Amino acid sequence: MRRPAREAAPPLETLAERCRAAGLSLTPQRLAIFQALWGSLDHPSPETLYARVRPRLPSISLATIYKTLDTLVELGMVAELPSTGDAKRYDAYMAPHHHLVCDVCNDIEDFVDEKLSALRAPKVGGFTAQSVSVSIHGRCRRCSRASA
Amino acid sequence: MRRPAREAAPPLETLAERCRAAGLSLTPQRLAIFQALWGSLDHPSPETLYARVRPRLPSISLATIYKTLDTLVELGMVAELPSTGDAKRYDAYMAPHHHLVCDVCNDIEDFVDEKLSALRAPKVGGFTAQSVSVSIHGRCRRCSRASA
DNA sequence: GTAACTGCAAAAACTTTGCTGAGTT
DNA sequence: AACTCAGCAAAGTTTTTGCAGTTAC
Repeated sequence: MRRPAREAAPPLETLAERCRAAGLSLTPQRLAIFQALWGSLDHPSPETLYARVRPRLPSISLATIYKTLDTLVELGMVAELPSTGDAKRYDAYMAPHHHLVCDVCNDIEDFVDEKLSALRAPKVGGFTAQSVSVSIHGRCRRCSRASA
Repeated sequence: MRRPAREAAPPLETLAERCRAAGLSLTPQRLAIFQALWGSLDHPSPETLYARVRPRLPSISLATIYKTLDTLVELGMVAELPSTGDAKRYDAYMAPHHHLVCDVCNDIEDFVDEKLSALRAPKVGGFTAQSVSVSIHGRCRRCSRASA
């Protein structure tokens, strides 16, 4: 099951709490970037996020996007995804879930599956496992159609 | 089970065949880079690979490392791994397997597990699944020890 | 009012490209 | 001899950093 768009309001109270706890201000930029990321289903790069936030905050700079993403990662509100292309990719959806990765256009979609979520990390000597993440590679709907 | 170091000789005949089939020369650089990657268990970045190949080919350039990695990926001899961090990461081990990712030092180790390899992609509307890859995140032996 | 933050510009890090002489077949 | 290739240097991207004025609390 794909994650439904905006299944819930973004956890803004959590963001506010964590900022406060860390002695950080809750600036309009942080708010806007977090909300834009929460509202995106495609796990945007910093550049893409910049484009999406600009209409709301026209004077924002790309450097702020980068710094803010680092901050949000440190606050545990956002995750950097492993990816192959040229730019970093981010996800604001922190509940356990997996990913559908399109090998053609590099799009990444969230994906929830109970069986996969039930996977436990096998024991491996020396390595301390914390989480298991599954990526399903293939072609997204659009690229499947395009190549047919 | 971790992949044993150098469990087999690097598939050099395959490399030679594929080069020939594609009309490419089997140059000393391509050979050295492929062998260095095969012999590495840590999925090095281009820069790291550069350092490892230099003793053997002191005049090689970083640009050649990049170009050759692209070529090897096109030949299907090497894969670019999804990763966080600043540089690309490569793997010469093409048999199906999974990865142990250290969230502290970003090291990536190969990992073979029959149960995980038996995983089949669940059906998802529109998405054409091709393969399933599992990453186990946590702390590698060294970083586990360091933080204890 | 104080500490933290943004935006700018410059720099650093990473990767790609164009060219020329050298190597492969 | 024809074609491909490596190495160099320059350019292109992506990301980080330092600083001065501004904003959040």
